[in-house]
Amino acid sequence: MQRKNEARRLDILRAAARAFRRLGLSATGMREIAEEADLSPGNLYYYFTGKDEILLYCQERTVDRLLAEAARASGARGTYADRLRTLMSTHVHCMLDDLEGTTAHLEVEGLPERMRRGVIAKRDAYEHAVRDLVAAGMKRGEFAKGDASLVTRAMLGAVNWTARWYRHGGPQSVAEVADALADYLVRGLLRTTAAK
Amino acid sequence: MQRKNEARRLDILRAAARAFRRLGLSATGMREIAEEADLSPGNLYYYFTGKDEILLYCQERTVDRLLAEAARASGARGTYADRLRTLMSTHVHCMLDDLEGTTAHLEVEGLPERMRRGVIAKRDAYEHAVRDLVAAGMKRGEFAKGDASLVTRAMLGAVNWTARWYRHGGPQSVAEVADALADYLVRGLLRTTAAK
DNA sequence: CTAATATTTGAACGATGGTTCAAGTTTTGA
DNA sequence: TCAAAACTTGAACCATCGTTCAAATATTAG
Repeated sequence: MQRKNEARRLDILRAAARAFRRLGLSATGMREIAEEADLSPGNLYYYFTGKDEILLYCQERTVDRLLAEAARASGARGTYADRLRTLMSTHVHCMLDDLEGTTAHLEVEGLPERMRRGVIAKRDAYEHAVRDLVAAGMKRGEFAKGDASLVTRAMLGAVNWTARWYRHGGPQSVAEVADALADYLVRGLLRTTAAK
Repeated sequence: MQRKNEARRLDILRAAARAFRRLGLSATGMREIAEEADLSPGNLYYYFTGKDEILLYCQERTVDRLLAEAARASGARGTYADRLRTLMSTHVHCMLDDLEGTTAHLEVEGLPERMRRGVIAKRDAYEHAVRDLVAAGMKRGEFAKGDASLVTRAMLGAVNWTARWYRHGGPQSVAEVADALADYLVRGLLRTTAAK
């Protein structure tokens, strides 16, 4: 059955994502992915053409999710501050959540040039969407004027970095981190008059 | 002569750092380091016990530099905002400067457990120093109250991330990026009253 | 039940990358 | 000047990792 095959592929991708998250990209080989997915190494090649394809699908899954969230934020109502806050918070969730969390899109170097292109294009589109929110907020006067591109990269760096230090089971939940972080990042954008 | 040997080791380390920066950690092997340093692969083992040691020294050089800067910031005069700004700006310079810039400390996973410990300890000490500045500024009322630890990680994420996107020869200089970034990051800390 | 098809395996292949080493070359010190 | 020490090399060794493949097993269709 086609359905069965498709489902199995997804299972394997999820297992691979788990392995990548647990062991790191460079330390995760076909053998580790196979073990995490409960099948033999050779069997992986029945479902995928190779490691590159597995990694590619993992990265696209993640970046597609981010892109969808960015599109939602772009079309949403409310202040730019609110929309940016929820987008950044969601970004953190996308990476850290137990079930589907992935940091795959951060390690594009693991892909051969040819496959990289698509992921990078989507990643750029996401960054572009965030920057547009920042720039629009500046133009509208909601945010202080500044280098929207640079600030966007700063924000993305901060949220992506959570993958490096956040540990599940620690004192603070993903939601707490996500909200507090988004709050700080947007606070640096707001037009303000310094307190005495 | 001992002096000569010592100098050669430093030359090799600098060459290795260049190679790491140019090719990325995973794509840089002993053969690449050897070529960049103008000697044969086997000869590297006369100066170092192996790749791990080279990487270890590279990372320690970087993190030692950061630690020294943090110590200076801790002991300096001026507002916490000013001191944090210059520290973050210097951090960016440490990573991106043409001559000695290194992103080695970002890839600790490349080291075996045993060697990792020391680097991680120093990296934590650096983070601790930054957090102390943030916390002190909060306590003094210069900064808004908040989760000093989280904010510190956000700042470090943003500055470390520059290594991923900054390209030499682009429109903006390292100094411009460093200053603008530091400015944004500290602005998010300041006690402010929202503008109407 | 049986043949065709889909799935799975375990061993082996080839390339890559860290490392070793015996043999050379250069430098040093008396 | 000459022997000992310091340095350098290139080839080969070995482990790892992505990958292939022929054979075995499970599933499906008639």
